[in-house]
Amino acid sequence: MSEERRLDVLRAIVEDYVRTREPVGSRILTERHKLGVSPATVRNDMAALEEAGLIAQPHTSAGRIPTDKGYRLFVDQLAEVRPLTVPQKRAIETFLSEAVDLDDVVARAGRLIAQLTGQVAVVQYPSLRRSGLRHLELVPTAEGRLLVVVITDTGRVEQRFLDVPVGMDDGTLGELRARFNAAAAGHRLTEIGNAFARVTEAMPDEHRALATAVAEVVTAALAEESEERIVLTGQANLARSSMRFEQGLRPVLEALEEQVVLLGLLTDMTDDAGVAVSIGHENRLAGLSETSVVTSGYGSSDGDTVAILSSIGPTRMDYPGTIAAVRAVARYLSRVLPS
Amino acid sequence: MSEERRLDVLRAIVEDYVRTREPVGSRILTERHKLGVSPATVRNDMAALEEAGLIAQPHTSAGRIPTDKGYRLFVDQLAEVRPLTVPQKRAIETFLSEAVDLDDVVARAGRLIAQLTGQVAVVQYPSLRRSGLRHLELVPTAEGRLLVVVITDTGRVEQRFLDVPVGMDDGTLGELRARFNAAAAGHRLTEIGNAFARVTEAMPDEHRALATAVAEVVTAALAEESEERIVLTGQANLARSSMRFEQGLRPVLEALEEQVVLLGLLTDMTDDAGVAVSIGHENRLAGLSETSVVTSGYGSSDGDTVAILSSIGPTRMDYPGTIAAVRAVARYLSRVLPS
DNA sequence: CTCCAGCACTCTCGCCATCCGAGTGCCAAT
DNA sequence: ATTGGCACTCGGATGGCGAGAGTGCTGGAG
Repeated sequence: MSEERRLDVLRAIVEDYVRTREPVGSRILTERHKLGVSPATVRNDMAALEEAGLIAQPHTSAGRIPTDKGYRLFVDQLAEVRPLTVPQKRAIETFLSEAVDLDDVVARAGRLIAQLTGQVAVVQYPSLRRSGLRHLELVPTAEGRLLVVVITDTGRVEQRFLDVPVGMDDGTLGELRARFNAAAAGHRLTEIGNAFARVTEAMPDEHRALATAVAEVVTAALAEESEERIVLTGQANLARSSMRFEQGLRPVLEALEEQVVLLGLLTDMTDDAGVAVSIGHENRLAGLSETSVVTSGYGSSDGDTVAILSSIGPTRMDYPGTIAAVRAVARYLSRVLPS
Repeated sequence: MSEERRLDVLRAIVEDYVRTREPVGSRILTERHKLGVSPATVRNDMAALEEAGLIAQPHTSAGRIPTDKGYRLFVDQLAEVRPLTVPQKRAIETFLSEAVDLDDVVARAGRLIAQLTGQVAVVQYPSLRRSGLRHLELVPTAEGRLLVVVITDTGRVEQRFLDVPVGMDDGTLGELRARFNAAAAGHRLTEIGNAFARVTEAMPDEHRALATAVAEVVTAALAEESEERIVLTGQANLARSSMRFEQGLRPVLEALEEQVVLLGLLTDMTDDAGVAVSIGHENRLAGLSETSVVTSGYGSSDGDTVAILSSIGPTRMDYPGTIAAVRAVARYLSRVLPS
């Protein structure tokens, strides 16, 4: 009973099941893959694989399907990387480079992933924490309200309302804006706390309270992980016939709507080195127990990860294809992203 | 055969069908609603209603269900307004007023609608065209790329990348920014074209090309209806058992993903006077032929409509409740919105 | 020791026939 | 105009049956 052939059998089962979406039996297996052995032998291997918890049968007298553990082994050891075709790569590149602004870049990346993988794409906006500050803008709106706008060097814009004492005059505001900008220009967002402190100290007494409030709002806003935005694309793919979930779409859609939790999940599973895969029950979110998540960080050309993008589909997914797509888009995205 | 009772019957059918999601027959009808007549009489009325195309039977020997036309009549003439309870209103108000920025306001409005109606909420960001310009910002990013940021007085921010000749020096950029801002300050976005023209003319020759490019990008960006963003909330509601669509979720999800087309539909159906309803096949989008859309404009306190929000659900929906919810949220939203 | 052919056994799924009940339409009576 | 009665229709549920797919096991061959 060769160990190697047993893994061949597992690979064959995964590939066939992914393709046909039907439990695969020993006969079909020997017919479609040249394993060089008879169905009976395959059955023995299957028994061993089932014993090891890598495959299971939905009911007696049905073929086998891979378990989460089986998929895990497949992804880690058995899957062969299948790089995209050259036309595909070129399509990605041009499609991304046609974007007119950051929103558009993110939207296009999502559409690419959704289309290439036929699944749901999740794209996180470039994270504030890791970007630099480009400009700070203070805009009075209604009486007693101030709009604080932060522009980062990845082109992202963040806004906050702030209640201020009535009677603010435009001159003070202009001065405040000028000083803050001078202090913060070019610094990482995480470092501007000190710079701002110096500014507030230098302000005349009557305006110091306001200055402090602004500084606080800015740093607080930037510290708030929860404000990091994500975009979902291709949810319609969930309704395709190829995606029948045992429990129905409900839990999946609900999980996708909990954007904060979802983002947490993605952040946790992403390591800096390339693409990460989380399979079925490995996902903390109960609603995603029938799905697998493939994520990758992306960032500026220097390799820093500033955000995450991922593809979510049924555990029975085309792992090599999905991984290739996610990696490719992440790579080109990093290249296109402003500095 | 009194005309009035016939409408009572229609109303009863709609209400019962909405509640039970099952075709309703003559017997049940007389039991649950005190119509004061016998099932046989009701049957006669039903025959007439069916003749008029207001109700239909899925198959012989089943009860009747309203047609799109039947719902239309119900909405236009039969539905009684059912205002929200005071606690509900208060909840809306406080929940909206807790928002920290424009993104948050829009997100919260969506969540409110989704929760109150149990359906999908669509909220459009305040439209650029109808707002005023607050600030224009020019930010150099990568070599040869310029980020143009527009801030409106509704707190919305729009961004565009622009390719510029290399070798732009910061001084020129600063001057350009200052002049444009001076020219545009306080104007409606639709009027800044002229103001910008004067600025470009006044620029020294060597920078005029750049100035023109910027002006063009800004006006072009603002003219682009397609860039108007919408936010979807509560898609998980689509998977609830109460939402069985004949054709499945697929077409609905697909329609919701065509955000540009969807927004066009919403814009067309919204008139300035309050809540509008579009039922089933009345929707231009084929994917929404099994759904009804309830929309309302919202805007600043002075009554101008600057954007749209709506709720989308099955044609068999609780029209009075949905209408009340949409109207209430639109109203409070207008009140909370900056200036 | 590995592999394999054969065989008995077990389930699921699809099919068909049947039955039941809800609901209708029509008619004659009030 | 309304109503009670009645024959009729049809969809959906139920249950039995057979076919097919797949398994596990056993005993024999290389």
